[in-house]
Formats: sequence, C-alpha cells, structure tokens
Amino acid sequence: MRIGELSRRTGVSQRSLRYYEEQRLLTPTRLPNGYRDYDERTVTTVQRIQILLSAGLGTAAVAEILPCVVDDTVVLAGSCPELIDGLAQERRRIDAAIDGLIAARDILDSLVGRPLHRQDAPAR
Amino acid sequence: MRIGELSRRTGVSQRSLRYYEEQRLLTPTRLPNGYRDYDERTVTTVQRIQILLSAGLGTAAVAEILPCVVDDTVVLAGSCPELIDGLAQERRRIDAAIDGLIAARDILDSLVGRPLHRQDAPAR
DNA sequence: CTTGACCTTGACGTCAATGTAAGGGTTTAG
DNA sequence: CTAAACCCTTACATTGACGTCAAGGTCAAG
Repeated sequence: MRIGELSRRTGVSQRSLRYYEEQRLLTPTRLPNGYRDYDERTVTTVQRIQILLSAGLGTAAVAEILPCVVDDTVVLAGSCPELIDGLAQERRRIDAAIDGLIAARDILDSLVGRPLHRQDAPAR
Repeated sequence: MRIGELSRRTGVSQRSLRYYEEQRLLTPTRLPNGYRDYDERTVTTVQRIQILLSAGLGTAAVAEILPCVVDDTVVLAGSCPELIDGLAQERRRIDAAIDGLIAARDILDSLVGRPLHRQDAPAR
C-alpha cells in the first residue's frame, strides 16, 4: 500500500510516516516510480510506534525495540542481547511517569473534592 | 529565601524558577536590592508545579490551578468556578496518558518475557 | 579595595516530533 | 490535453520548558 492509505488507516500523518522512515523505524520498499510501498503488517507496526513514542521513548529507542517485535504479540526475548537492560531502564522511566501522573491526578481530584482512590499502586 | 536556596531545596534550576515567575506561577516579593524573596511555602508549591507540569499540563493550566490549592493538601472546590470542567478534561487527558504508558510498558514487558500484570485498569 | 559568590535582565539556542510550504514528477479520468 | 489526486524531496517553522551565555549590580570576607 502507498503512503496515503497507510496514513488514513493509521491516523498518522504522511509527514510522520516519512519521518519514521528517516529515523529507520520503517523501511518501505519502493515502487518503480519511486513511491513508497508498505505491506500490511506496517499498519500494526505504526500503531506500536505511536504507543512507544507517546510513552516518551525516543525514536532511537523505538528503532532498537521494533526489530525485536515480530508478528502480532510475539516475544523474542533472548535474541536481542544487551538491549534488555536498556529496556528495563525505560520501564523504570515509564513506571515513574505513571506515578507522576497519578500524583497529578490526585491533585486535580483533591480540587474537585473527589476521594483519592488508593488501590492502584505502581503495579510492578 | 533567595533563589539559590530555593533552587537547591527543590532541585529546580534557577532558570526554571524565573520562568515560572514569568508564567505567573510564582510571585515572589523583592528585597530592597532587587533580589527575589520566596517564603517557605514556595518549596511545596514548586514541587506541585513540577508534578503538574510533568503530567503534561501547560503552565497556563497550572497557573489556574495553583491559587486553588491552599496550604498543604487543602481542597478549595467550589470557590473556583467554571475551572472545574477544565480540570475534568485534564483529568481525562491524564487517564488516557496512563493507559498509553501501561500499553507501552506491556510491550516492553512482552519483549522481556514478563507476564502482563492485568489487574490495574485505568482506575476511575 | 578586590575577589568571589550571589543576584539581576535579556536574548538566543536546544530538542523532538510535526506542520507546512515550495517546486515538481506520475497516473487516472474526462 | 488537462485537471485532479496522488506521490516525491528539501527545507524552514513551530511548540514548551528549559539551557546557556553575556553584561552587569550587590555584598560579605580578606
């Protein structure tokens, strides 16, 4: 599929899709006329990219992670070597971010007089 | 206290503290020589600012919220008028952000072969 | 009186993911 | 032939919360 369709089906702008390619997150083939040609699986990949980026990972980190994710939800743990502690680090960042968000939400809730729901700890 | 001490005690750079003032988040008095003079409570305020900013709120939103937060964890619900639905909106943003972070964390976990802990829903 | 730590304002730089615009090919349909 | 809808690359603009540097006052200690 070409970039327009991929953009429509993922809700991601063409600009971003080209940017992802520049950052080596996507590597579409080219049609004879130079147009980018994406395969079906790219739709899923793009969604994953969005999730990871919105989680605060940089494109570099995502670029390292993506090749380890095969097919749908398949795990490919051991195959990627010392990448793993990088992942653990990102995981800690995310947990910290979640804690921060919960703290902020609590502040907002206290302003509205909502009771502070204290049952969802960081969940490690 | 002057800006240097506040910076040390909060871990926030002097640059940021001045920026907060420019954005009307802080309004220190001035000493005769022009130096900024912060009172003790500002330490707590700055910490709250950090939490709210890191939660993705803009300085404008924080500026609206701060005057409603008195003392330690005091609630001042009704006094701030139509601000409340703005807060609800921010709250939804935060919930969505948390969900996104959890999704990202799940991806990371699946890479390490960790089981997906599915017990902490958005928690509304 | 001078050094050094502290403070001031002002202004430009940064970073990351995108927007946007310019200038130009290609292909389909009328 | 031509309009319309695609696609291409290049490159500059944007946003927000800062970093950083410049040029300069203030003040306590030696």
